[in-house]
Formats: sequence, C-alpha cells, structure tokens
Amino acid sequence: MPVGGATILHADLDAFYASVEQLLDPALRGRPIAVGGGPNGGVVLAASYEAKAFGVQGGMPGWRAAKLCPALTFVRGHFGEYQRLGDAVMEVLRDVTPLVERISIDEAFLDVSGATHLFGPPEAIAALVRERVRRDIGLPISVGAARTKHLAKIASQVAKPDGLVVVQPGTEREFLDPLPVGLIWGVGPVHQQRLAERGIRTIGQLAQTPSSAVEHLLGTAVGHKLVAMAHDEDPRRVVTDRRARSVGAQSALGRRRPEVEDVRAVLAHLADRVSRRLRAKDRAGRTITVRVRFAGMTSVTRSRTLAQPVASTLTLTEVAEHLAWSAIHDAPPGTEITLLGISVSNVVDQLIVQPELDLRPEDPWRPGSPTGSARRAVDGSMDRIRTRFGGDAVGYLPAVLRRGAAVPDEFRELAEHDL
DNA sequence: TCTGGGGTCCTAGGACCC
DNA sequence: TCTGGGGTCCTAGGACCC
Repeated sequence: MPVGGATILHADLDAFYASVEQLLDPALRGRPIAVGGGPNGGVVLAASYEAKAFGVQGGMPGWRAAKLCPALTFVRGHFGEYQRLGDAVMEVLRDVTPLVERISIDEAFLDVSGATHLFGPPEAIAALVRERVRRDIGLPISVGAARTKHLAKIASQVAKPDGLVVVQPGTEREFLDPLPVGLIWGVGPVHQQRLAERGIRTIGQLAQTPSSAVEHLLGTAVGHKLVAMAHDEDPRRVVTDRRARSVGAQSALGRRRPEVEDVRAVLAHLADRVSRRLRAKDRAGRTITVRVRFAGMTSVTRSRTLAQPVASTLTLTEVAEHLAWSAIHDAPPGTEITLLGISVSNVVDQLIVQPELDLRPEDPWRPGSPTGSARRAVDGSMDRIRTRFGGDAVGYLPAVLRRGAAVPDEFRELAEHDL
C-alpha cells in the first residue's frame, strides 16, 4: 500500500511517432512534420510539436494540415520502429519497478511505492526515467507524479512537452482547481460543452457543483465519476495484466455502392484478422458486432449474440455478412457505404475446442456450408502455414481494399491490445 | 478537399424470469 | 381480473481515449 508520497507515475512519450521520425532522420529535427496523410488525402497520425504550433493535430485530414502549415513535411511512418522503440521504453520503466501498466504504445502508469528505497523519492525516480529514456533511446518523455492515477495523468499532460510535474500530497486542490475540466480523463468536447453551458469550466468549479446536478447533466455514472475525479477521489490501482475484452478490425473503403461480392470479400478479410488473433490466444467470443458507415459519416451497428463462443474465420464471416446486409437494407436504397467493421466481444478463454458449429437451424449459415470440424481444420492449417511462413503467406487483400487507401498492417498492430 | 483504426465504458429500452 | 418489483441479458447508439 502506498503510504504517502506521489508514488504513482504517468509516463507519456511526447508526439511519439513524430519524435521517432526526427530521431531517425536528423534533417527533420526542429521542423514541422506530420506522420501519415498528405496534402491530397489521408489523415495525419501524429504531428511534431513544431507542427502542433500551427494547429496541426493527429486525426486531421492531410489537406487541412497542409493548409494550416504550408511548410509541413509529410513523412511515411516507420511503424516497426515505433513498436521497437515503444517496447524499449517500457523496458526502461520496468527497470525501475515491475508495477508497470502499459495503456498504449507510448504511455504507462507506474507504481513506485516499492522502489523508493532503491532509487529515492518519486520525483527522483521520475527524473531518472526521463533521463534514461532520453540518453538510452533518444526520445523526449513527460512524466507526472501524484498520489492517484488520475492526477498523475493530468500532471503529465501539464508537464508536456518534455517535462516533469510532481503534485506533492497536500497540494492537490491548488493544483487541480484552476485547470480546465477538459483535462479530466473522460471529458471530451461534448461533456465540456454541456458543462460550459452551466458555467462550469474549471475543475475547481466542477468540484463545487452538487453531484446530483452533474449527474443530471451527463448521466448518473458519468456525472458521479467526474465529480469524484474533481474531488481527487480515484481508487484505481496500477494493474499489470490487463486483457482486452473485445477484438475488432475495420477498413475505410472510400465511397462505393454495396455489392455482394465486395462486401463478402472485405468482411472475410476482416473476419480473418480478428479470428486469427482470437485463435492465437485460445480465445473466442459470443457477440459479433458489425459496423457500417454510410456516406455522410452516419454509422450504424448490428450485433448478434450466439449461444456458443466462436473463433472460426468462416463463421465470423457468415454472421458478419448477415448483419451487414441487415444494416444496409435498413438504409435508404442507393446509399453508399464508406466503411465496414467487425468486432467480437463477450470474449472467453477457450482452451477446449467447443463443437462450435453444429448450429441451430435458425442461425443464418448458408445451407451446404462446412461443418464445425471442417472449419476448424481449415483455420488450423491456415494458422500453421502463417506461423511457418509469415502472416502474408496465405489469404489475400481484397481488390476493394487495395483500391482504397488501406492502412499498413504494421500500423494496425500498433493499436492492438493484448488479448 | 471530405475525415484511420484499435479499444473502453455507459445508457436506455425491451424481453424474459422469478 | 388486474397487478409488483427486482434482476439479467441483449441490442443499438454514443462519448471518449490513444
């Protein structure tokens, strides 16, 4: 148990992808750069601080970024390097304590309460981590230290770029009160707007608002949580073995009229990616959700929960196809689609193979499709070939996806959570 | 010129059960 | 004949995060 001291650290690499590019190519240092996208299309995945100064942000269409910052240099990502360097940073953190909770490629919480006898007080540990990451890896990293995860995370945001902020116990209120509510984890543009309409802009103002009023504004659970955060009540511990509760894959397609063969090919490709990840970890899921985005950015989901967990490519494809067409048929005739996605939730361990597919007649499998054992045999041999010869040895990228601006698989993998 | 891809959690209504 | 309250699961949508 932490007894006092700002023993929770939040370590967050600064503009990670962009910093890696500047590390790899000295000519890019000190210049506004964007990873991904381009002046004619695609989205910016990350921007250097020099680019952020012009208002360029991740997720922004490339043409808009180029307009904001005419001198912007677009670079293709070195996704393998991001994975390698992100992992290396985590090893530096684990040298300090095993209590590291990685929450993304470039970000982690540390509980250093057991490390102070070796390395000194939390502020010294934070400084040490920053120095080692800079010296051994060459990347800038910001660190926040506080008594809770929530506050440590806010502190690291305040510390950016390349800084260290320690919230000493007892000084939490004076630190939090003047900060904008948007710094609270879980407060995005919508909540911020709704709070602002009631005159609530700072965390201090939020802390002085009755919980019931905020719950009325944002819903019971969200409101309750936010007020607790504003009061600096955060019971969460650092958890080292987090596992994903769902696994999914999606692809933007550009605008197209939905055609049976296209839809089937894309869904088969997505189902293959999802089910391979499940099988690799001996897991399976009961709920299958399909997302269809239509031109105009409106998107709908259709889901179905099966009696048995599934992890077979073919089953997933068939259920997904059924769900996708149910969504498409509910849209006005002639509507174009721009994205298809599949997600599997209600995920469970499945060390023993279930008789997945000897199914009820009302289930939507096509008549004459393979039995459960045939499906397992196909998946099994595909998985073995891929293990031997690499992921691209079998399977194919549908022509529909090749025509669009498909994102490289290495980039997808960066965002995957451990199953 | 027209917006990526991976996730988490919450809400509300309906079905169903006891 | 009319009626309660609690709990669980499922579906669809939405806000948010990296």
